[in-house]
Amino acid sequence: MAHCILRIALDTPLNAVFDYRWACEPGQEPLVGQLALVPFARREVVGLIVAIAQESEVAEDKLKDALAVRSQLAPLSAQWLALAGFAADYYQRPLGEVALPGLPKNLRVLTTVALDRAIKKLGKLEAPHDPTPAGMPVLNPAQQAAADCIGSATGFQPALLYGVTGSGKTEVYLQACAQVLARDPAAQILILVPEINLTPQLEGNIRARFPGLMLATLHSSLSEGERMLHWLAAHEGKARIVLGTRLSILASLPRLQLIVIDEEHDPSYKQQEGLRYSARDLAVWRAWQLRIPIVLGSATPSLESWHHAQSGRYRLLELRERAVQQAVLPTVKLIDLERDKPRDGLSANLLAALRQRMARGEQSLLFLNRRGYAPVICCESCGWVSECKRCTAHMVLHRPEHRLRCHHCSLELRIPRHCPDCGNVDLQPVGRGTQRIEEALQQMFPEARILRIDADSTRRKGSAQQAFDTVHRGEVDILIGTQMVAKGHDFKKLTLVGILNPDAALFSQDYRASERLFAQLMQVAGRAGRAAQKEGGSPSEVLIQTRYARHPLYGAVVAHDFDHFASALLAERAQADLPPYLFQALLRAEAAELAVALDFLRAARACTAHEGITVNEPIPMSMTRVHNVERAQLLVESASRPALQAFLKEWTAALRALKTRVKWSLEVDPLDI
DNA sequence: AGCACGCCGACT
DNA sequence: GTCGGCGTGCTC
Repeated sequence: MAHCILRIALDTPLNAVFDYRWACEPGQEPLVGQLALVPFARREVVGLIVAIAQESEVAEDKLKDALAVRSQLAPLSAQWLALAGFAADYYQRPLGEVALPGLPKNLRVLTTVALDRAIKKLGKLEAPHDPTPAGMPVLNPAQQAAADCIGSATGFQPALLYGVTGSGKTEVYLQACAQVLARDPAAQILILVPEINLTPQLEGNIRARFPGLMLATLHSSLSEGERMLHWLAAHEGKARIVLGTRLSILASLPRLQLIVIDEEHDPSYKQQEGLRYSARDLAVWRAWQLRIPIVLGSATPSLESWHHAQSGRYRLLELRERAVQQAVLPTVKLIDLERDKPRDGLSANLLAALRQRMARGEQSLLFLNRRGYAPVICCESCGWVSECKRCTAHMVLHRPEHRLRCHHCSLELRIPRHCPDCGNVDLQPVGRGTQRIEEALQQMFPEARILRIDADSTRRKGSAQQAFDTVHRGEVDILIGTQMVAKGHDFKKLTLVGILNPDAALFSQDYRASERLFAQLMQVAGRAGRAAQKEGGSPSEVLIQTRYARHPLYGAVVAHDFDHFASALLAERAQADLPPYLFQALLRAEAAELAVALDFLRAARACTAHEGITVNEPIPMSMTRVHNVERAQLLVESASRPALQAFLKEWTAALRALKTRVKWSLEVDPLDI
């Protein structure tokens, strides 16, 4: 029988595609974009057909036969392959490592039973195709203008939708979707959100608005069966709206006509392990490739996007007022800790405000981005501190659990009774975490119903949701929380937000820290209820405890003035030659010995030179050791993205040729340096 | 990255 | 005597 050659990308770090023989008559060849099961070394894996050929360069005796082609699945489109190809090139990874992990696991196993089952199930499902929206509320003029601008855009047209919390961004997205769907009844829309659990309302809103369309969600807490089904629904064009987290940027959407990225500044759009891609950046590329509109929404846009909006590359759409009722922005006030000396971390002003809320039967939220009881314990007589023996970090005191815990390697110890160095029994907790604040508050307000929500209090599955429900039912007076409470939830009875210890970020080495802090403060402030004000109550209040009350960042938060703050930051970035005026990549190395990692980076630095590229000195990472692994890094910079890209391509090839035993990885556009 | 082969230490 | 530690070699 005649045969052809299948050129197949596999999920392996080897930077190559692999040729396989496949018996078939001419004209009956499989299609590019189909999946195939092939033998690879001593195992069998599923790969992606990227080309069909008649001949192979590979020696005849090395060629193996492909075992099966997954012909029941329609091939991935050329556009999807181009997207994966772009991501692979841009992030300097083999195509297979980008394309395959984005597919449902059930597509990549030896058997096809799960795939067949999903196809059958979906085939029986009558997909509704009525794009008529239900219950469209009337928009204010700014919202309407924004929705029209997005909805009527043709071709590649990125828009930055800039609007404070409560300004009605969601409604703009939904009405823009309606317009796109009205124009093309078969259109698909991709809506990206940072974390789906935090926006359960959005899913409900979309379903309610488009009752005649299938919505598919794609996120990490789906079961494999659900993921397969939802992915397939998108791939077949049956799911018309796909709502998902960053991984869904690689979903197959043959009729994609609009991309929405909500909270575009959110760091969780950046994958932080493996292939470190930015879903937001890939989304913009995908929109460009397909010549479709994309909208990036935020109350505190990333400086990258803000910069594009200022330069005219993105269209700036502004929502200046809160659209919800007659609601006003919360009043933000600073509490100067130099004047109002805190007791147990809580200033008199904040305590008074808490008391007032208690008296009125309203809820308060205290935000402290530090879990545990105290970040470290120390010996008062010899200066010993609780350090992790595996990491360059302190062991955090978790008092209720009677443990010292490393938050980086999860090493746990019992709390020592006395100092391991000098025997002194007076070991003092230093600093404050959520547990300690909870304890202090319980003593000061014995009658208050206090609830702490952090990663420790919500370990059990479903307990976070339970905790949030308790708050929503009004069974909590004071809520203490970390990051976890900062996003998504709109607490109706909450009228006070206290922010306990934000100063550290002001003086961080990380130049992005202030950008993130601003976004976080605005986001937490947005948790304060909008309902209480309707009844003529006083507006919600945000109190920020700080030792640097005159810092311009806080001034901007008080004034709700992102524009000027962002412009000032951009000016600083331009002056200091930092992103978005400069493009970066980071080479990281890990080894048992720090010197080995640094030696590798020095060798990497020596192995090539390029004009217009700055390759900095290797340095140990700020947290040098994690779980007994020493880490170092090397920063590469260029004023030109194409120049950097060209350099990286050559450089990674040279690094692979070094055949080092050091574990290394390259990150393009790193967020944390 | 897997995965198997291969060659040296502490256990029933 | 074996179970298993991880070095290293290979992947069309």
